[in-house]
Amino acid sequence: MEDDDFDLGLRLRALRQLNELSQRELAKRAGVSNAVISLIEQNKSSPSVGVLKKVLAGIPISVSAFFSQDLTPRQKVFYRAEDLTEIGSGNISYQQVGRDLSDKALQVLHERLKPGADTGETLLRHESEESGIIISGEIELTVGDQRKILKAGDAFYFDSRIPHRWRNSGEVDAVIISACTPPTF
Amino acid sequence: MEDDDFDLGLRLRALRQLNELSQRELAKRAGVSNAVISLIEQNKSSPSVGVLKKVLAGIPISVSAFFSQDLTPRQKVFYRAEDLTEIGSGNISYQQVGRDLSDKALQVLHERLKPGADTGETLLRHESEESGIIISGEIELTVGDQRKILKAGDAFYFDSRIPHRWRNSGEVDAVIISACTPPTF
DNA sequence: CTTTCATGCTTATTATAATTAACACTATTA
DNA sequence: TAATAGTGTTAATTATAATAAGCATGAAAG
Repeated sequence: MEDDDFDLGLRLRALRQLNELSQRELAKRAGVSNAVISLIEQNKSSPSVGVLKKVLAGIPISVSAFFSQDLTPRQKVFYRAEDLTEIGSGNISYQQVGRDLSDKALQVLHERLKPGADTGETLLRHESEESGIIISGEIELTVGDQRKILKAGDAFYFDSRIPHRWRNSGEVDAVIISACTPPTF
Repeated sequence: MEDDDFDLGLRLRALRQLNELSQRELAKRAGVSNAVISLIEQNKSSPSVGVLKKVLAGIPISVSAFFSQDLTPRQKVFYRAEDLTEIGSGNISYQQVGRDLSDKALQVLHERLKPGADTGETLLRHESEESGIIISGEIELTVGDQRKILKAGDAFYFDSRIPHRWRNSGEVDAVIISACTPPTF
């Protein structure tokens, strides 16, 4: 969380290249001159937060996310799974990773909702947390007294004990990848 | 974006007063002139991040904490695409849902690997499980003595204590949504 | 080979932020 | 009644960042 070793120029450059943008392309999106990007990346100038905001909006990334150098040490590992198991019905498809989750600590789902599809009010009483990312389409998610429409790339994280529901508020199929833990059924 | 309504001046003033510092006292500690504090708090000037760093060091608070609007007593549920925390570098992008996972039981990531991107051999000794789904592109996974190429729609589930690695074996970017539990390191 | 385009970098000028030194206000104190 | 020390604000100057234009390199095309 400390910023002493925070190299702003390096971080901006990494983010820009990660998003496959040239200095000029980013500058154009951000509405600044290309020299600004060059100078900032070389740490030859310290941008005002106003300008930094504009630049980051062109990537896009928020200022707070930019400074969150959360180097959460991440486990870099993957393994092959079984075919996805269809556990849904009607106009909502739930494709689950893995067949028998009884001894597992994680449930990952590939969900597809047809337009208008609704989960209905759900009250879960087990201790678990749920998170996911919208792949395509549009989802209206209600958690407790909070409600928001999420689109492709947006995400969510909540405690499953809070009453929640979601529905496809768009005109096309909505696709979500979600995860929850533990998969106690 | 969460920063659209971010009032930098207001936030600085609130933090300064919370710490019972006068503009002059804070300026002295920060090594800047007192007028700077006044102008920033009135949003009459947009400080460079260099100056902002110095000012915040006088409170003291880190830049990342300053921009993290975690004042919200309310649990954060919705994350916009640009608010996902980028924790990657180089040719692998990891966008994490949520910033501080220290009290959470789930880590969900939106990953993007450039062609040829490779994690290298990793040996992890944590008791955790990981799962995910390939959204697009092609991934070659190696786990123990098994190896397989996964394409869009394929998925995986494994015990992360097994040595493993993965790389983008295709010609285009590969996108994965993955989850692992717990994020306690 | 030359031409064209895109890339990142550099320089001179312009715009903006930071400093210095004042101002106005309040509360305390002689 | 000043006189003093604290506060936040402001104006003029200086320092710095942002712009516009051009330079240099490298890749692809003619």
